[in-house]
Amino acid sequence: MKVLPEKTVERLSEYRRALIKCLDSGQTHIYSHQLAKLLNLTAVQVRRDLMFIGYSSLQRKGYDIKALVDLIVSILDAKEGLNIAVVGMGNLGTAITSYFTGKRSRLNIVAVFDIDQKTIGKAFNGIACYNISELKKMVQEKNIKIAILTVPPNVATQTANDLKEAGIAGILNFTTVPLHIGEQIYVEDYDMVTSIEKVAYFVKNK
Amino acid sequence: MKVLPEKTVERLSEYRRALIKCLDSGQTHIYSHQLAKLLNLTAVQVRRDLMFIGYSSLQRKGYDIKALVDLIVSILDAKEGLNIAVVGMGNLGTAITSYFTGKRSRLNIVAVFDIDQKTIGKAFNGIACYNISELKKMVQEKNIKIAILTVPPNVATQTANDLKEAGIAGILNFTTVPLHIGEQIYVEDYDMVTSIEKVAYFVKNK
DNA sequence: TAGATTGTTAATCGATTAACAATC
DNA sequence: TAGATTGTTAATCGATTAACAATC
Repeated sequence: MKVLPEKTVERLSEYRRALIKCLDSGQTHIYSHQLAKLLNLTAVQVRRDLMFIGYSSLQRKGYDIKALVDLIVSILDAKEGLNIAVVGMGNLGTAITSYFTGKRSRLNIVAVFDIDQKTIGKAFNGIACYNISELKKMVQEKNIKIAILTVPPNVATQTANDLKEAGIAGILNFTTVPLHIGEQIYVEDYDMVTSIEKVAYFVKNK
Repeated sequence: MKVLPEKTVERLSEYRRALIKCLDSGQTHIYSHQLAKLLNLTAVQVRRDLMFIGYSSLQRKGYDIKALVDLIVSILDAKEGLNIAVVGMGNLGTAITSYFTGKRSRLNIVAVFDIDQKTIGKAFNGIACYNISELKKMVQEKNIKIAILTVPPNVATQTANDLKEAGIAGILNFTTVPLHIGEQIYVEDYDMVTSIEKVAYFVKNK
């Protein structure tokens, strides 16, 4: 299949969660306008996304939720699962780690890293914290593909380079520092400060 | 001035931070291509954004950083500052609160809220934690305009309604629950799960 | 059937990029 | 001047929405 548009990928992730909820409550089929309403979207948008992933309902009785979830799983998830590291165990890193663990999913946090001797060796939700100097070793040993970067800004660039060096394939960057590490690594940035400033601006001007 | 495009607003927030860093290091002027490089953008993009906000350099000697920062401040910030509440003091709420406080800025977290009796009354970075039942009272008393929503999913909808009821103008929603609260309130969603699933997909397919 | 739903094409909207004249 | 930089228009790209024929 062709690579999907970014926005469609984002919505697939949201569809999946909403659909699983429906399944849990015993629902078996869902109309495009119902799914749309759950996520504040339009029905056309839903149908267009499903077109992209080649799913169709055959009858006009709504989509088979189970089948649709399975299709989304096959698109989003790697068959063998994907191993993740959290790098930087300050407040945010700790919050993210506890947020993700326990969720049954094919995305697994398998190691966390810090530089502080007081933090190294501790367990976070049962996951051992290693010294950042062991990054390369652990990435290879545990087959880690993605890093969640939650270090302080002053070491962000250096740590990103270490991650590149270690052979990571993707980074979710929560630092406010733009990373310049080339095309081979997929980087998704999230900047809390920008987010809140955006809300502030549109509250003022809309 | 007309309302700016979303993406331009986001970048203005990033420009500001990058430019302040430049100022701190003694730089007074900056070319569009230099600023672009700092943020992994193109020079045209920078110039187009500045066109939107009506800034021009007069000479071809780069932009006056100080003047540009002042202009961005006047666009993004409310003159009197903006008061913010964090609602839900779990790991994420705590992390966000400590992340924001201490930063000198016109965005101030002035209250935090929880439902847990063990948490209520505690101080987070010097900010008192109130019972969610006092939301409306405190929002009025402290003139709170924006809420950062970090409650567990099962109470997200109810809490969002409480926030609406309390007269909040904007919400930064960190729960995975889509909010249906109408047009009057500006809602910005951030979904960590979607973000990481997106990275996973593009690592696999790009 | 009539009404609701779907899949898809065409049109529109928003954002980025290419192109280039004007300026220092 | 010649080269670098800027501001802006036109073209392109990506995403959403409108329109509608086909289906149950």
